[in-house]
Amino acid sequence: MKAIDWKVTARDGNARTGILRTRRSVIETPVFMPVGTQGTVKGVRFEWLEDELDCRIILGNTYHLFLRPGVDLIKAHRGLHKFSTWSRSRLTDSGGFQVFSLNDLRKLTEEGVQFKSHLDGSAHFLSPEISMEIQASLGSDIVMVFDECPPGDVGREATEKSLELTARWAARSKRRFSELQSDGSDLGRLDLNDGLSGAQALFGIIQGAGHLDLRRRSLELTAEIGFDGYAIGGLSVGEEKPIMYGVLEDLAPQMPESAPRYLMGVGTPEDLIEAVYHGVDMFDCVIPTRNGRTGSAFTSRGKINLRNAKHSDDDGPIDTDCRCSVCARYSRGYLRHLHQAGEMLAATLVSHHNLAFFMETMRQVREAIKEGRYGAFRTEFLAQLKENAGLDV
RNA sequence: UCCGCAGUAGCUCAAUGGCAGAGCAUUCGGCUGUUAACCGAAGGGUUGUAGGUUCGAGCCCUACCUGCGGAG
Repeated sequence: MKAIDWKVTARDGNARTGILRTRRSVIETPVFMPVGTQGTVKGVRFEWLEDELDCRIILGNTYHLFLRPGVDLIKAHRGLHKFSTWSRSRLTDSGGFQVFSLNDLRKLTEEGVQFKSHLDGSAHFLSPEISMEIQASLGSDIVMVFDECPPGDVGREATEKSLELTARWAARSKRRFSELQSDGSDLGRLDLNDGLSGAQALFGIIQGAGHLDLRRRSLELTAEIGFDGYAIGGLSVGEEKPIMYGVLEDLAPQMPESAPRYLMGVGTPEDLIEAVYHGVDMFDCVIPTRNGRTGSAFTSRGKINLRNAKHSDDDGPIDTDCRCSVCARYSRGYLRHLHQAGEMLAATLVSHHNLAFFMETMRQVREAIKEGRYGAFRTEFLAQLKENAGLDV
């Protein structure tokens, strides 16, 4: 029996819609998954994610939760779902990306990564096996393999070595993952009778930076091992946009047709539109929440900076086309005041709006694909942003 | 009225007699599998006023102005 089920429901060129069933929720793809690193989507209540935003899946992070509050505490609370009360799907990142962003705090070997905590400098070790064990304790519904994510500019040779290491780690991840599924370690396990196993799902990660042939090699190695879904890692790590779009155009259509394709850590609204066009189904990104906290808001006419003084006497909403509860009630002027005053509500409200914008954009994306007009939708969406670039929106 | 202390960027304060600075605020920019309610940049000065000493004064001297404290 499978841990997840994913079926294509419509196609338009390389773009597709689908229904992803995990043991905890039904998710329409393409989907944007809000990032909830430390067991919370920063500044946003689960009630709002569930009710108004109709969000079916969020992220969590192995690295952060491992360091704080720690696996023992989460075990004592019988897993992250019970601990946090988020009962819909959760995907956990393996910690690979975080550890590698620590730079001088880490040391890499074949076995794994020795690193120092950014919180207190304490020494820790993370390996494919340990990452799988932690993610089992967290009880997440989709587990990511432990990968190496090098910076985009390391050069071909280093990229090749890295993707091969990632492939070996992927095999080790899967081996340990399989053991954990049958020994009771998975604290999120459910007994289901809807055709799903109730176990965790495991996604592999394709690396290879901007080199198309290395990307294909990484895909080959990863697909050979076999996973429930396939992720594209190592993009939006400082490379130029055309490089990312080039990789997506070439790689996404090559990826297994019958499994969800997940572009990790991306991105801006236009990135999502482009990636869907090439056949990507899942996304996550900190942009809506981080930018929300730092005062910038997304609108159908482009990004605005609520910190700008010109908004101070504006009694209109962030986006006149937006139907979210923030736009229904609060003005740009008031939101700017809250932000300037350092009020935490500013972060909460703008994060909420930004997530609403991303979720609504993806809803429109799905609708356009189903109606066979995604090409036109994409053209119009990007033209709208280009037209308004640099203008007051 | 006398004595003392203080007066430097919008605010709070630095600066051996030797290039007048910081933090906050303001304005603007950035943010892509969150080390991020964060990071960066810019604007902003007749150093209370008027004289004096000195090669050179925010700093030393004199007077005045303003504020605070004390005495009467």
